[in-house]
Amino acid sequence: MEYNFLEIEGKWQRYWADRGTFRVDIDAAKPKYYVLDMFPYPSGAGLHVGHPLGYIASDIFSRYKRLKGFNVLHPMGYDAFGLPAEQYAIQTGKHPEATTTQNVARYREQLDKIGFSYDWSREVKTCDPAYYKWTQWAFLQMFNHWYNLDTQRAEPIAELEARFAAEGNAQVHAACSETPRFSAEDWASMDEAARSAVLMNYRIAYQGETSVNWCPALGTVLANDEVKEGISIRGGHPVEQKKMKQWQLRVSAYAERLLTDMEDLEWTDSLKDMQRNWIGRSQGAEMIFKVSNGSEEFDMTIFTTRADTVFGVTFMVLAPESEWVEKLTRPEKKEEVEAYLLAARKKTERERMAETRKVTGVFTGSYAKNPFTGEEVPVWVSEYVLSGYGTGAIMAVPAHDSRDYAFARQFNLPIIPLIEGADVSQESFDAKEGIMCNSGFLNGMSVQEAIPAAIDRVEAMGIGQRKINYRLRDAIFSRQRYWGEPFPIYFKEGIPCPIPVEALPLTLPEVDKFLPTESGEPPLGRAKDWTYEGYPIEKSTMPGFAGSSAYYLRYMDPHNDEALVGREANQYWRNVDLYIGGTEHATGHLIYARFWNKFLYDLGHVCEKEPFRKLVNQGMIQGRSNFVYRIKNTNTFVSLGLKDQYETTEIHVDVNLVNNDRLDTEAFRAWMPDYAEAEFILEDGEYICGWAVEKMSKSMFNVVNPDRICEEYGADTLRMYEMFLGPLEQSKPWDTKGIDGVHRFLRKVWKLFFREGESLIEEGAADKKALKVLHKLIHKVETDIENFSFNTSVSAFMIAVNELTDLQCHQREILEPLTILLSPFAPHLAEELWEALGHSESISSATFPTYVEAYTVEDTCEYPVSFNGKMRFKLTLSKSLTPKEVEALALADPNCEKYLAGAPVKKVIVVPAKIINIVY
RNA sequence: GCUCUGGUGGUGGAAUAGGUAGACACGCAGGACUUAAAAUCCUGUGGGCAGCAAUGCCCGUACGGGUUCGAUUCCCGUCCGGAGCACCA
Repeated sequence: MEYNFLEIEGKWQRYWADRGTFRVDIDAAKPKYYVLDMFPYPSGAGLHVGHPLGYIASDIFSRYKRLKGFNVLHPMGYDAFGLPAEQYAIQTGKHPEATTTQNVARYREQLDKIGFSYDWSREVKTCDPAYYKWTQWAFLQMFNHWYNLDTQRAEPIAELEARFAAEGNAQVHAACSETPRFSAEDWASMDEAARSAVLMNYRIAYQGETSVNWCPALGTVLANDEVKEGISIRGGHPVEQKKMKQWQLRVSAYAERLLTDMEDLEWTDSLKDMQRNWIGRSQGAEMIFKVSNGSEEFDMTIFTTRADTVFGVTFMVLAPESEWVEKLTRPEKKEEVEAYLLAARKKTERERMAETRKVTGVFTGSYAKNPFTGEEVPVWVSEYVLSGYGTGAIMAVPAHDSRDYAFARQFNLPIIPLIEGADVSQESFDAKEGIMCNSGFLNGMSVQEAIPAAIDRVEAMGIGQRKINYRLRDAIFSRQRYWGEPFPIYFKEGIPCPIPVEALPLTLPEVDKFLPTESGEPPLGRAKDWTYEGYPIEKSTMPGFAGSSAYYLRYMDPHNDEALVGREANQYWRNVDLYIGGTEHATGHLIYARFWNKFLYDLGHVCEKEPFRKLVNQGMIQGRSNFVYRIKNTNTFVSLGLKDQYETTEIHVDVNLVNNDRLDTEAFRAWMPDYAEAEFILEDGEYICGWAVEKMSKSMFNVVNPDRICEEYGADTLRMYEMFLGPLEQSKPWDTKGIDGVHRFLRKVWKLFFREGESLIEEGAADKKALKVLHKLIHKVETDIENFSFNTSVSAFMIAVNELTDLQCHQREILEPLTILLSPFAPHLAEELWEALGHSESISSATFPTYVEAYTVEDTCEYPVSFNGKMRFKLTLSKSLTPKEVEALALADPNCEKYLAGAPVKKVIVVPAKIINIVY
């Protein structure tokens, strides 16, 4: 009987499913451990061999933790709302739900083949009404709360209303959109619509006019993290800026907490860095400049981090979208300015980026007064100032800011250096170092002293104060699409009102087509009777990140109909101990989920401040593409080594037609009709293909399907090989040819247990050498798993099994712990061997073996001896010797005499148990 | 431009509180078994030089310096790759 992996794997997968081996429940007697994978979007293409990498790692860790006595929550589900299913629906008319259901089934089938230890009874799908009920519920909570800066938490909007009625809004410190001041009397005199408009400025989920990323091809707005280089991430369509009224989440209110709470998380520095970067905290000051357009004078506020450079302000710049532009444009400049604004508006985000280096701008004709010097400086308008950051207006200090410098050079504006010795003839001096000059009362101070001193003066003069700005913007939360969660909001005489929680879920209606309506409304505009109590319901849907922001909470208590997560379940499972997924979510999902969690924490619905304690980012598995070389204008293909003799075109060839870079020429001819008559120029009788590492994708014909690997080699081989490929965090190419080594290893394990169908398992005491091999392995595997160094673990297994094979070791005393060690990696094989060892329970209820150091310590140790740092010979001596004794024995060794050859010895260095270095 | 990463054989990668670089695996070469192939097993495999040989010597962890008896590992500089942010005042 050979190692029949197909039979074994089928058998144990059925066993696990039938017995519900991996179902977990709250068990107060055991410590909990929550291992989570980032759930997949079930795409039509199915899984390729790169997708399960993280899942395998998390599964190994889950199984390991179970063996260590933890009650492990390890669930899986699907991020099932999203654009691809909808785009497909537009093309084919097939309902996204049907497509999604089909894809989910396919994913499940593929996942099951790999033998994961998920508790499938906890599966969630974000498009399931029973699930998105809680997404809608969370939205309503955000709608009904505001962020109080005094208490630094979300509080009920009803309390805010009471405060408005009692005292107006002057004393309310909230994270809010700009709202004019009003008194209690003003509030009393407002009608319902006016009050609603005011409250909207305070809600955490609010509707507001803002500049958004509009994607005409997709017909929807997108969040910042869904756009990259002016192109939509899904679909790759151009994106432009447009002012629109949209639902938004006030994520910016949580900026500081998102930043500080990150400190205690076990995330990689680079990921924390990305989040810090995205949040973009910057400390500075707001400062008022008096500006005049000749007829009227205004107070204009700007933000700066370099208050120390006020003496070098030689002009001011407004963002084209700034409301100040209109106020400050002089009649004689009107035409010029408007032409500039029009040109700026017409540009897409992408064009703006392409022109980053081009300096453009226009003078408004107005002047601002420097509050420190009283000097008048011109006010310009330029694209390089962003409307969304700070106040959309800046003071320009060309000597010490490279962007201002470029602008000043372009338009011949003066440049005044403020730091001693700074040469600004060629470029600006941006560094925050040096001694101030030309700066009145700041002269002689270092920059570090001058910044606070300048702000102190600004505050004393009553023209500004310290201010912290964040780059993090509020998340745009509505999408003009069909396949997403409907908003539980209806409009009563135009006033947005929440649909009561009892009426949730508000299920997605049927539509005849998945396209916008003729009048340009989102697809939900097509739904018949899309109303609540006769009033129209919001027609946008929620974005992809809505459903993925709290799914880890739902897994704790997936069938609870009363709450997103019940108190008991939440108190027990608390938060995710280990989260595995890709870095691509660093600035999207991982920010939103943290925000969502913090909001629910403020409301007392969850007991932990942070959702994900430890985070591991698995690398991408890239494809390894193969190429053939066609001689130009022929149907003849030349082998890699000879291609330079011809003029050739490189063509991707399906990696499944290639074995070890040798092309199966017959299969190639059969592959596509174009190649049926192909001729080949071979070398050594073979066609050698070129290769390159690229993204795994259909168009490059380098996709390897895990199903195929499972059929040919088995899931256990796949699991171990994926781990063996290299460090988990690192990106690396998939190359099927290396898989044999791992497969051979598993067969060797099999051979320790069976020969020709007969069990080899022996009772009785094992050899000392075998015990040493085993205990070294226990130690190595344990530390490796704890450090997520799975690749070196696999190597350690290989070495150990080779040694045990050489020792002809078949004792239960060795084989039993070995099987347990192996079970997280190759669970099917381990179960089979465990059964052969006479156990009737699943190996997942076994206990991880304990490492006994005594079995592995050596009583001797090697002392390499070096002369002047050069290693010459080794001594094997007792471990218990003192450095002095080792030194004496080393000098007495005949080799030493030989090498020293009478040279005078200056000193002998003994590094404990390692090297003796003799200097002469 | 800024931030973060990384650079080791033909390939994937081992080894860093500084201590025999290249574990393990793939590939390749040779051998055993076989009528043959597959499978399996064994041996060799960084480069160079010397030797019939066992073996010995030299060079090697992107490049150039530094610290050290000793550097793939620590420090400084340069080059190249990958990721993220990108006019954030």
